[in-house]
Amino acid sequence: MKFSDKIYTLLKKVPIGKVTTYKELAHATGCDAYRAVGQVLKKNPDAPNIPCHRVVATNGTIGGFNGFKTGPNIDRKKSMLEHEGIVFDGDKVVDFEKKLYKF
DNA sequence: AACCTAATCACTA
DNA sequence: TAGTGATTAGGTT
Repeated sequence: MKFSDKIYTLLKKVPIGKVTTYKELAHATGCDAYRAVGQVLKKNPDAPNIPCHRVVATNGTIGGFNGFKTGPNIDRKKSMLEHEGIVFDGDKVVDFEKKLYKF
C-alpha cells in the first residue's frame, strides 16, 4: 500500500500544465517498478483527485490510457492535456522534457 | 530507423 | 502462489 499511496501523493503534487513519466514516478517511490505504477494507476482509487492523464511514457509519448494503448481514449487524454496547457505533436508531447515535473 | 523480445516490481484473485 | 500489466531498455533486422 505504501507504493501506491506514494504514487497518488506524488501525482497530486504535479501542477497543472506539467507531466511526469512512469520512470520518474517509480524512481520517486524508490523502486523502478514502471509497470507497477501503471498497475496502481489502473486501479485508480481516487480518480477525480489523481490526474492519471498527466503521466506519460519516458520517451514523451502517452503510452497508454485506461487500458487502451491507442484509440479514442488516447485522443480524450490528449484533449485533457491540451486543456491543461500541454501541447501534443501526434502522440508525443511538445517540450516534454521542459514540462516534465521533476520530484 | 523501426520492430520485437525479454526482464523487472508491485498488485489482485 | 501464480498471473497480469497504462513500461523500459536492448538487440536484431
